[in-house]
Amino acid sequence: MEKKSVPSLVKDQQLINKRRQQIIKGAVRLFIEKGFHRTTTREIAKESGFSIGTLYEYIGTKEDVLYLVCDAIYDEVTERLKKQLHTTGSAINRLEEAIRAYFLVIDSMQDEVLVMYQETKSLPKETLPYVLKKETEMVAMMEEILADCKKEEALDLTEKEMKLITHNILVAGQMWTFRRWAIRRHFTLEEYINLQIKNLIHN
Amino acid sequence: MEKKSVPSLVKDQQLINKRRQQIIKGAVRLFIEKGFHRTTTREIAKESGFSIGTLYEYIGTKEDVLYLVCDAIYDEVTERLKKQLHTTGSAINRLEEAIRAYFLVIDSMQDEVLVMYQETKSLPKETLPYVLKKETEMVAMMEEILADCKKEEALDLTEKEMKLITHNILVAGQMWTFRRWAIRRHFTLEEYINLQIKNLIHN
Amino acid sequence: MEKKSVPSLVKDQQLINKRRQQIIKGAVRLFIEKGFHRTTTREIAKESGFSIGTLYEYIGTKEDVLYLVCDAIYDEVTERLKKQLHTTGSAINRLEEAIRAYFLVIDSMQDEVLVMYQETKSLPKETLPYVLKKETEMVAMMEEILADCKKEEALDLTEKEMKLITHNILVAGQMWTFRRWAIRRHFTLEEYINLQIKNLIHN
Amino acid sequence: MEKKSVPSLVKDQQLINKRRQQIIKGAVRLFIEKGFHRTTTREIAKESGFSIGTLYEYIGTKEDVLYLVCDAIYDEVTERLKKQLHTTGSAINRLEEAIRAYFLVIDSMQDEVLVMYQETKSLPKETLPYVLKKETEMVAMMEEILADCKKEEALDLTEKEMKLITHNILVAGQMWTFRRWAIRRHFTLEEYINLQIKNLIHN
DNA sequence: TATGAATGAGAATTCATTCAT
DNA sequence: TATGAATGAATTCTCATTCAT
Repeated sequence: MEKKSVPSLVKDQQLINKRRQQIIKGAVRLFIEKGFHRTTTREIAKESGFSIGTLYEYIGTKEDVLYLVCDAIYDEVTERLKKQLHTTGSAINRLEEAIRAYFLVIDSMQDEVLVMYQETKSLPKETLPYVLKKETEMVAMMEEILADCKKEEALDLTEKEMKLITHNILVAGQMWTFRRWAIRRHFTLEEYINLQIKNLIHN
Repeated sequence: MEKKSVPSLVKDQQLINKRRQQIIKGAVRLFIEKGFHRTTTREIAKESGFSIGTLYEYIGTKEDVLYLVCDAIYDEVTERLKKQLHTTGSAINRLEEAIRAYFLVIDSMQDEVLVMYQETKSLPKETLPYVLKKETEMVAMMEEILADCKKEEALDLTEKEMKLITHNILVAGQMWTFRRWAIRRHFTLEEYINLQIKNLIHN
Repeated sequence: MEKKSVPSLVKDQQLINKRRQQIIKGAVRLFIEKGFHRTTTREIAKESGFSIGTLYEYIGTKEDVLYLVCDAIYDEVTERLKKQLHTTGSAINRLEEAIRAYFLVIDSMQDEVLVMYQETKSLPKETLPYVLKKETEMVAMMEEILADCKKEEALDLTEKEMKLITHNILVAGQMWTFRRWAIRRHFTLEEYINLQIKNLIHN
Repeated sequence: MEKKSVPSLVKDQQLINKRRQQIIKGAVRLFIEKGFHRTTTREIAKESGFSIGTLYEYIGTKEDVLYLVCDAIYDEVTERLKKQLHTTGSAINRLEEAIRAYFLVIDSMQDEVLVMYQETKSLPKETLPYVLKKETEMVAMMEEILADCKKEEALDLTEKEMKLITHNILVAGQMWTFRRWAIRRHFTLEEYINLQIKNLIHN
């Protein structure tokens, strides 16, 4: 049970997937522009390229759209990140590259990531765990590499420190989106990445 | 131009202040519980202890309530923090105590702080600058102490590093609220504070 | 029972008169600008120079204000007209002068007259007769002069024709206000008066 | 640019027309009874035979209803009048018949016409010109026949006199509605028509 | 499956009126 | 008498959701 199942009146699973891709794409654009609450289902349907009736063939409630969106963004971030992860080299190098890759992915999807973080609180209660689980998976991914660093004695950290640094890494990535109004006045992405890496692990 | 003025039909400024305190108190409770968009003006009025008509004697729009709330929370955080700041002792000690004080304040107002960060995006466009300005002031407060550390040669940081660390400090505080679902499984507040201080500046 | 009595909580009749003059003056300005329905009692109070509470010391309902206004305007029109009426000379000359005087009075109070005619329908049911009575009095005034013309054999009219012409005269005056958007493109007041007199009685 | 377009969420133009007819019919009845301002949108919806939500599928604002109503009434008056206009015979005969026809149409639609004249001032600013234009067209229709009378030397009038008489004719028609409280005590419709015709043009 | 018209509960806001001071 | 804060019914308008075609 990886995903929460969103109800659909349609049988053809392929069609469902296709339509939901359309929905997600349309909705993300709108949520970025005006937020979840200020976006109407009519707008979502229109932006997705079909009628309001059709929209409701593929979702049960408006909140389902939000879940689909958050879920999809998480998937994409994780997916892209995984593709960038090195599997060879020293752990410390792999960590650095992982952080860099993560920040780059975040930057390339900044609007989406921002939406995801800002609207998480509006998710239907039952779906929240599914989304948090994805976060937890990302935490685990990073933590694993950190653990390798420890094993290779590149870093000397307690378990707790490892946990904390992992969260700090993830938050540092998110910061790049939700504090951009302040941060980008002072740093380019490259500068930001390099300085954060230095601060996070090289000290 | 410290504050955005919120329109009121009532003349007695003392009464305005008193009623707005009631509004803020009631609204915060509701926003914590269900968020800004899911809270109705009628609920705010009721929770504040008066009728819907009276509510609108003290605000112009529902969004004004959000501004009042965010503004008040920022004020209180800053206010409380200022009271805790030491003015004597080595800069590095003052920094550490400032961070600790900041985290403690955040913790004692976690729900309020969470609301503030989550709903900022719903603020009326014209008021956003007023709220961001407060953030900027907090950044400045921290930065000043960091600058002292540099002057006293307790920390060897470039300007950019100082900027970044300042933001990291503030975000680390906020993290304690918006990632509590993950963090508190692993750390007590004390542990969290100590580890973050260590990571942020002692390395 | 010349006037409908409007309820007041105040005893001093002199004060009542004074305050009501203020109310009428303020309200007329507002009704001209935005109409009765779009004017609030608060605005009326403010424009009259006192508080909403005080306003309600001198009227019972918002509609009372409309009655006071319509009544006052009628009074003024009649009053001014009466002052201009000649009592000597041939009836036909007196008629012509009466019409001229009437049109001039209307022109000098065009906004007020327009308000009166446009808002009459919003008058409280019980007061409508009082206002219509004033109209009827004006009709009577004109009719009397017309009757004199007949007696002096300057005009050869049946009773019905006399009635009709009287109404036509009054309406021709009102027309100058409610059709000004069309009429004033083509006529100056003088032209209008002269042509209407010619059409109304010299044929 | 014959008509101001009123926004609708519905696509089927036929349906829009049908529903708007329902709206107009329902609204006219209510406006006659209680005026525009005292009629609520819910009442309009109910009287039209559908829900408040459906009403707003076919209009944007309450004021749009007023525009639809005024526009429709004007259309019907003009339409009916045109059907009655003779195209043969002497100009003076055609004029007389036009006036008669106009008065008869007005009489048969007296409530509607009254509403139209009384509520015109509440029309949204942008739509006023559209409605006045219709008035102007009616003026033009009458003026043309009067011009024919002049050409045929049945009437000896200056340009200005023609203009004025045209307006007098139209106003005499409206009078029949807005002064009915006074006029009908004295005249039957037939009497009124005949006397006005005599006064307006046979002198 | 797709469509889009219909629905109506619910939301924000207004404003005439009251009443304690 | 004068004030103005308090009230809450009433109003316009929105929008998620349904359902007949």
